[in-house]
Amino acid sequence: MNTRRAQILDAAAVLIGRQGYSATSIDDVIKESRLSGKSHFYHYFRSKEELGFEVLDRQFERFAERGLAILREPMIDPLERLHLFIDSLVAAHAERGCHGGSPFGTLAAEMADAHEGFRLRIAQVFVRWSSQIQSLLWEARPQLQDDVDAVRFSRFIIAALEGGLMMSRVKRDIVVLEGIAIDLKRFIAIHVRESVIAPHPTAVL
Amino acid sequence: MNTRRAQILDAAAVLIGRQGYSATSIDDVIKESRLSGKSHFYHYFRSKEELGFEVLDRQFERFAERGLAILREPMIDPLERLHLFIDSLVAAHAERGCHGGSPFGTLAAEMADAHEGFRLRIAQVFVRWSSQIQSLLWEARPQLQDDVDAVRFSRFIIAALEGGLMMSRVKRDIVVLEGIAIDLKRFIAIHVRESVIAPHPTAVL
DNA sequence: TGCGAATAGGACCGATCGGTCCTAGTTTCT
DNA sequence: AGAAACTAGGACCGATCGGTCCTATTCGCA
Repeated sequence: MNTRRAQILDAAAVLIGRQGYSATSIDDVIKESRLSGKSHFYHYFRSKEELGFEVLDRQFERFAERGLAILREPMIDPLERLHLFIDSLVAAHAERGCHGGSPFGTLAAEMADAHEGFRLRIAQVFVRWSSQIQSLLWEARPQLQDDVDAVRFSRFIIAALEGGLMMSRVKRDIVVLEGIAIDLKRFIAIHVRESVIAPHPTAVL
Repeated sequence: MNTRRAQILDAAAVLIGRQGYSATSIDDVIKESRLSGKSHFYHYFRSKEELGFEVLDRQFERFAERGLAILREPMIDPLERLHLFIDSLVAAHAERGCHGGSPFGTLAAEMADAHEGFRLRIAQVFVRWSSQIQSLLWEARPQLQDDVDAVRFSRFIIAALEGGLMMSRVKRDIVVLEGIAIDLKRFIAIHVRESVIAPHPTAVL
């Protein structure tokens, strides 16, 4: 909506993603947003907490639009979409030079035990992310074995990716995350019905 | 070695695990360690950074002694040991009431992009953890398929566990981590040779 | 007995933090 | 034209941070 507000949120998102929430001061945000002073900032936000919450909301919105959107692509085979989604996360992390990791995982580690408001919001993020994968799995159920637990399965995918992002960040080596992606695809493959031919790239239409 | 030093390190480990490194002040550590004042603290440590490094070292030593030790148990089948190790992590997290997550993952998320010294030390932690699993896989190689990539495989196990700890912490629900453990064991199982009978609990001797 | 380490406790430092308050000029919309 | 919102910029507040310095007392050990 408001241009200035969005500008502040974007700058704060970058800083929080890079330094964490606590380590990012209001003055940092003001400097990065090229605001005139504190009163200018507090004209748009009531507190640092409010800023943090809105940054988190915005981060997930962006992720839902740009990242999770792949999972909903109607013209691509569901399991192929899942592979593409994983690849897109790897590519994004490589583009960032293995810096920053997942904004949700990073914030979770920092705030989960310190701030209940953030904890609940981050939990919601994972619920929504998980349910997106569950929808995809439901769509792909003809190809999948009957005993697939969609809730557990989707959580496992997210956990492996989040853990992979963290380790790849610590090692500053994209190969780590690429390896996670390979094994994750293997894991997905074992849940595919043997009678069904393994999905091929663009095997639709 | 020194009792007082160890006392400080233990107190700091608890606080850092609960609040993070930056959010834990020297005064917090002093209070928790029942020291008399700052000069008392600085009698044992040159700086907060030195304290942080030693806490991390100590955390890994403890983890190696109490956690990773399971991976080296000579009387138990290797793959069975891996299952026991996973179960022990789940049990430990449940005992903590899903608080704190992994001390390494938490510290990694906080410090990886902010403090190179911590980043390198945490990277070393994962290298050592990973190589412990690799040794186990090497030991279990008669039971495993030939194409198993031990490095990638061990990283995947750690990533899934770290991600699972984080998600379980955010949700405050041990079921999340238990689900990860189930799927992780499945993942391990698919790398076992078909000709070999699936390892049974205490199937040795 | 004596010496150094350990304990005790407080004053103090510069820097930074989130946040408030105040004044004043400039847009923007009705 | 006038009100309301936006921009600008600075002073200031109490609290907290990591860290230094100083003075005493107590303890373990050679």
